[in-house]
Amino acid sequence: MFSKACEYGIKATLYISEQALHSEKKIGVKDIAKEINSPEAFTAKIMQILTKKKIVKSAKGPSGGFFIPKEELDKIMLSEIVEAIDGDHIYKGCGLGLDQCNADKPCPVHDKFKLIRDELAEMLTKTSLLELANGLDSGLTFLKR
Amino acid sequence: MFSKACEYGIKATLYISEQALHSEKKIGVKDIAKEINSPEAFTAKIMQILTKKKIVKSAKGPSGGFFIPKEELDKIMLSEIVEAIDGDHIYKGCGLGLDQCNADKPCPVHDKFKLIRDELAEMLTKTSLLELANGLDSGLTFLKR
DNA sequence: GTCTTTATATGATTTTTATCATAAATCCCA
DNA sequence: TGGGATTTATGATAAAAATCATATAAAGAC
Repeated sequence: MFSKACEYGIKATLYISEQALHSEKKIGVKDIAKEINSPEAFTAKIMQILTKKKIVKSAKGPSGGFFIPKEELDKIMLSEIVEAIDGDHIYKGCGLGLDQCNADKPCPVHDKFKLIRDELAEMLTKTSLLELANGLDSGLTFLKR
Repeated sequence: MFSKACEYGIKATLYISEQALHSEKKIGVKDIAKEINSPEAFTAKIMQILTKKKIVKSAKGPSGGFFIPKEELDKIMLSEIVEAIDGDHIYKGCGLGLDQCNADKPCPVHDKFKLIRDELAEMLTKTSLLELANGLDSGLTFLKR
């Protein structure tokens, strides 16, 4: 469904979000990689994308790291992360990979896929980091294993 | 969503299905590749998977090729093709790529994804080749461009 | 039976994605 | 003001997916 990079990106962001609930401390990429079971250097690269897209903030130097202000958690939606890393292909792309596929000249599965993609899009645009971070924090959901 | 191989596989099968509506003639891989805009050799490889999985039948020699008996078109579901080529990962895999992710120990997006994956699964298991071939045949849907 | 046509099988190449490694820049603190 | 810590930036490597190429086998036509 998503690329590996996107999966890691979501997990990393969620881990940062959960931490933001409790403290202002910034989180290093080493911590993140450990907590979400991801290769460290690759994770660093993904974090760069996310900071460039202004989804997470970063600070250099000692006690630096990545963070998201607590007040923003309910305003950042899952869709932003997905689009930042994987683009809008999932929403807009044709299920059979046709370049042009729309209601006018649809592929055989266009209508059926549209229903599902729209639903996916809605889910992603309506799910906030806060909501998911709360689930993690309450021990109901998990980021590894 | 699907791999390239799977996209080609679906398109190829649909093209064969549409032809089956009209004639008993077998269809060569060259024809298929032309009609669905796919690389010929790669298409051949995919067709082998589909024949091995008994989704399409094949015949060697002159006027040989691939075909599906007309009577079977309404019994073959899209899901069979997807599973043959991409496996059941789309249905069963975790949205965040966790090895173990289930109701007991769910990832943060488990529930939300389950709804969508289940819907996708239902759509695929209920859509027959016949239905899609009819759409193609009536000129309502297209396999290229 | 030989020749042509077509699928089958297999392996090589290319491209993309994922991962790793290193150098540069920035910041904090002493 | 300099040095260590840490992000940032960039490029190299590895792995996987997609594509290409070639050789083999089977079937029908003559």
